[in-house]
Amino acid sequence: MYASHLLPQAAGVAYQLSGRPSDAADLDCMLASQPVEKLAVGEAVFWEGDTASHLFQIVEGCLRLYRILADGRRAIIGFRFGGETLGMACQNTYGYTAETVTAVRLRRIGRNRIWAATDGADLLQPVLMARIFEEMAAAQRHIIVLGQLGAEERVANFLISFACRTGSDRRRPVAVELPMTRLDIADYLGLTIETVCRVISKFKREGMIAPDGRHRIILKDISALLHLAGELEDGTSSDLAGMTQRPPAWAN
Amino acid sequence: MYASHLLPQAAGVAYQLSGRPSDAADLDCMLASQPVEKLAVGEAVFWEGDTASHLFQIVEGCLRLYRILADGRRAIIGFRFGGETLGMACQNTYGYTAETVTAVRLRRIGRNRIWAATDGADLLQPVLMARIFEEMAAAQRHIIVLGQLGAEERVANFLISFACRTGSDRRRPVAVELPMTRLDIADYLGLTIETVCRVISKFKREGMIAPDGRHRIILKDISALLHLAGELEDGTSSDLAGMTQRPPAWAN
DNA sequence: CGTATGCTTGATCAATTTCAAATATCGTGG
DNA sequence: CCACGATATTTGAAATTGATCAAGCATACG
Repeated sequence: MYASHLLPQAAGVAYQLSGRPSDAADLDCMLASQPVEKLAVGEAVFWEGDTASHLFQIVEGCLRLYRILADGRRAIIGFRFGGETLGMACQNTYGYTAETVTAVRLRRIGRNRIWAATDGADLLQPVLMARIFEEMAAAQRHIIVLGQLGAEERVANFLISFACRTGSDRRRPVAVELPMTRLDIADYLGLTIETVCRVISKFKREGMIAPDGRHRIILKDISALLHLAGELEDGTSSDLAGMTQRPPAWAN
Repeated sequence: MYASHLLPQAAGVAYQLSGRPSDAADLDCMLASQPVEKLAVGEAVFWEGDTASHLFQIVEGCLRLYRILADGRRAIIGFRFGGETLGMACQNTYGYTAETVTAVRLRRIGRNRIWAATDGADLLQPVLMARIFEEMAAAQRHIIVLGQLGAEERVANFLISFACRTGSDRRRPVAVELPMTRLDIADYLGLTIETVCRVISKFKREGMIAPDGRHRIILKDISALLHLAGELEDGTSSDLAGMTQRPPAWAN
């Protein structure tokens, strides 16, 4: 469990800026030439308060981002999945600990190299900005979920938004993979584990979802979930909205 | 009450990029040459969903930033005071409505001009980044407050963090100016107005604060408030921490 | 100086947490 | 492949917190 910058910094990496930063204008490009690091379950990528030296791209797996409060409570700020980035929107130090939920493969790149590369190349900057703004928008959605919604609304939101993020192949019925534990979900939604369980059980009883093992839930009535979730997730869930059996409430 | 982009765009402004953007490397500089616009109480600077065309700097006054949910609930995302900026961390459209709490004087500048100017000048970019990252950090603190803290903890946090932000001239006892209504505070903290009142009354009863009119509260026992607020606000409140009568809990 | 609005307080109610067991699932070793 | 133990999840009942409903009170403004 003790680990900060886990894997060796991969001594001599082939990638070179070579004096012409615009060669490396694309973020994915720069990352692609970095070696893939592997982390086991429960290892930390970095700890809250560490100097924010790197930016990470998750190749595969799931991470939880959290802070521990003085009295031991754990607040999960968010989760990150394969294809997503980590460590983008922070200043000098990381504002949270990033820990693996599943085995994770990721690439890292020095933050200084990123910002250095933006000077000449205006190709990179919009990409970075877009991601930072999306993180901001996600944080604001989270604020609304935590500040205004009740337990059932929060869980419905959670299911819907994770269905949108983690692919699910556009199949029907939609299946959501939830690699994290119920306690993770509770700490993310500002509820207790018992409340999360009760809500899931209720949704199941009412035929809205069908849990399949611990880490997979089939969404059987997306329309009802969307209705419960409120009008959040407008943009993100539009593709899911098209999959509803009957038109959602806001379609009038 | 009807108003989106209120004041005339101040037709021909003297300020020119003049082909050498680095001339205008400093954000405050660029803003300083913009005309000051004035808004009355209750007017909107922009509405949620408006195209994010401008960035604003508040010269004086207070704004509330909020979203209205489908069922009419209002979630206040944050407040902005004189000296702070607005409309920085958003992509294509504003993610919230910005409405004046008091009379407000502000300056605006086209977002396209800002980003255009960053291409050549690396003086501007760090300033923008720092502000965006600070917004992000504030959002994450808000997430923790809403997700993990009880009513008293939330109000204590609110008082402490606003004492830090709105000057208070480093005088003792510290006075906090709260231009917003109790309902605003409630919608910001995810509580009801009654709960906010009760908590304030309790703090008063216990001698931790001394309300002075509706919009001013004197913090009499900052140490106790800090203790209640938990270990959040570490960085921001360090200057306040020095003003405590007795050493705070975490000073052991 | 009166009225509208915002604030405060009290009593009751509902939602969520807490405490306490059961039950299910997963990984492992036989 | 199955049994077992550890861990995660689910369920129930009681306690708590905060919301809701309902008045009173204070303040600011015309």
